Amino acid sequence: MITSQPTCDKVTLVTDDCDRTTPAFAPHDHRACEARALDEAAGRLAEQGGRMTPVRRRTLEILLESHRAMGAYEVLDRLAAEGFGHQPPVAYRALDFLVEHGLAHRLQRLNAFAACLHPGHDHAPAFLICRACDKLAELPAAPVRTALSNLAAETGFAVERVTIEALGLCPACAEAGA
Amino acid sequence: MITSQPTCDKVTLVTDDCDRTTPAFAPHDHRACEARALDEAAGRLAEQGGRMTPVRRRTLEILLESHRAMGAYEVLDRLAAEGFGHQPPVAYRALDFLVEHGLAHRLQRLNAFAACLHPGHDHAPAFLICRACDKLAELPAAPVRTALSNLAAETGFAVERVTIEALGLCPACAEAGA
DNA sequence: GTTGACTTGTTATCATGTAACATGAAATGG
DNA sequence: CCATTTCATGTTACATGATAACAAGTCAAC
Repeated sequence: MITSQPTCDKVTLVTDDCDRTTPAFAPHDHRACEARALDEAAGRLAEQGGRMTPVRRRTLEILLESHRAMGAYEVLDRLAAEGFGHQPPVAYRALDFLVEHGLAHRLQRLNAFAACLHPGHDHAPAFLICRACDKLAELPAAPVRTALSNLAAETGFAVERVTIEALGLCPACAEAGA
Repeated sequence: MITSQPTCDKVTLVTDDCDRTTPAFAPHDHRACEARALDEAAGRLAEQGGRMTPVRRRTLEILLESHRAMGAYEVLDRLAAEGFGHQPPVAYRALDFLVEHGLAHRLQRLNAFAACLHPGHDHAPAFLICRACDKLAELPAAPVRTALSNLAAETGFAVERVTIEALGLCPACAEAGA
């Protein structure tokens, strides 16, 4: 079954889902990917008591349109073009809200934001950032984090939050570059 | 043997060195710590063909004065006060040079820079950042990095550079806070 | 239907980072 | 020793990222 996938240029073949074992770099049904994330987001907010308002929903949708990280001002431009406020706090507030509720991530390395692709379970993933195409994948990082916490504990340091971000080449770009 | 340690407020007891197994949080002879880093830096530059100019040396010294990360503009103020240029590129160029040559690190999470305390061997350490006192320690992260690279390899992603930064409480601040 | 909490919008400002160009010092090579 | 080239330093100007403080609108709850 083949369908067109206007928002995700890497998609050529439709697979059945976009689950934890399918990284963002692999071809997948990005529409389903988006829909699922939005769906899980709604569920998560219901639990936590957060309100999914128009700006916030639209912000999440904008992030979800690609597997990329976007700068706050890039998001702001999109929001402004659609009739929302034109000032930085509009974007930052929506983005911060999404991050706080686990629906988006902040990429320290890029000073940018990306939609979380599997909200619904509390996680602090590692990120793989392709330096050629800017695409982004989340990786379960629990083992890496505990390894680090153990090392740190030897020095008496109590780890609270860990940032793990890898820069490199995704399969497609590695092939293209070689 | 007790001596005064004007630049490192945590130091009360002088130990013989500041080696790989002594994290920045532990009391140590910070003067020796500085001297050794400067020394190793010179050696490393000789190998690589980089030139240690006045601005660069001074920038490194400024970073070395504390086990903290400093913002580029904070460094710039210090440089400007000492007769160097007053414009941002002065600081950024010196800092970028130091980072490129492995003499300093950039802390993504803080948008700040810190001197590398053990240059001379190529390393991409993990960082422990105390959220209370802002002090900073480097941790050998080879095992953590390889764990991540292996995970990433399963997706076909080729990791090139990894950022690992942990935010938390150092022993002293944990005790003080509790 | 008014209170109170929250959301959205604004203005203004600050912090961080870079592009582009001019000048000056140091190594290279005749 | 001087000319050439390369690299370093300095500048102006600007781009990007982020937040404080305040005004006005929305919405649920009582």
